[in-house]
Amino acid sequence: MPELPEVETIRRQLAPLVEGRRLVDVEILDERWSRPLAPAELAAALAGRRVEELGRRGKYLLWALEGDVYLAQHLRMTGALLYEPEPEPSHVRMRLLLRDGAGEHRLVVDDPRRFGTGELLLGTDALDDFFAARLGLEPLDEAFTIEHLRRAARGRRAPVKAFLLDQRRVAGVGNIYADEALFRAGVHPLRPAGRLTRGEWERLRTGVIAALRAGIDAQGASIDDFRHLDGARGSFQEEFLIHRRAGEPCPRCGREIVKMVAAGRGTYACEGCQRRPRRRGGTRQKARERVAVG
DNA sequence: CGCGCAACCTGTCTGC
DNA sequence: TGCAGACAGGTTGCGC
Repeated sequence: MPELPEVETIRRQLAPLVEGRRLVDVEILDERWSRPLAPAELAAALAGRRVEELGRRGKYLLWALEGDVYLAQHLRMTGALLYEPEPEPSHVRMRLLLRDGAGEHRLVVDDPRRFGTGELLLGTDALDDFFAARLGLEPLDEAFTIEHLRRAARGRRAPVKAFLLDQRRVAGVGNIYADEALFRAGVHPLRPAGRLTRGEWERLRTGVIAALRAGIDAQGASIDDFRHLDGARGSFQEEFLIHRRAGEPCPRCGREIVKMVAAGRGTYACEGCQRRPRRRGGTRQKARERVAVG
């Protein structure tokens, strides 16, 4: 569920409510959430510490706690963070009690599908290693350049949509924003990543940034599960240009939007504005087809 | 190493 | 109405 704009929305809402406060109690109610640590182990490592900063890397929410201790939290598909929910939601996996001079406040992780996780990282070296192994460039950083994209995609035959979804290439883009960015760029999701021209990478870079910014401005997309801290919905789903709009006219050319599968995910495109790749290239592929026919 | 796909879970919706 | 099957914003691990 939550991609970069959704996690950033949560971070912006939550940071002023947790920074400077102390985690006086930590309850972890699902051993999947804390794995490989036992719930009690992770809870003990966090409890009693002051929250210094709430950050974000890709789709991770990063809690920086006093004593050089970090929690890298991921909401995966159906995780939601809720501040003092009334009543408590039905799938609570973690509960935090935060205290400052004025009083105590409750923060809860609700997650029906149980994919969400919280990883304990001790020290900045462990932190850097963790993200270096998982995440590529932040698309909203200045370092997110055409040159970086072209280099990372060189020789890749997988569809450009798979490239955008690979967190080690670009951090934070998920299924919604990949579709939106590709449409904005006029690039078909099934085009092999290594085949894009420099001009297409230029448009795709711009499209990724624009789609993510629009998502943040709308405070995220709530198709189904995503909720703000207070349970409110984001509104970006109302501004989707292409995602989940199969059968509707393309906002640019009017042709009917189609749904397909790319990178194993439901994918939406306008095949008038986004030119489908012709078959597949490569002599090896052709040879295999000849054998199959012959 | 690159790539595609199953698996991890639960809930919801669709079609028969 | 009931039920099987498909599908869902993500990531990881396996086999080729």
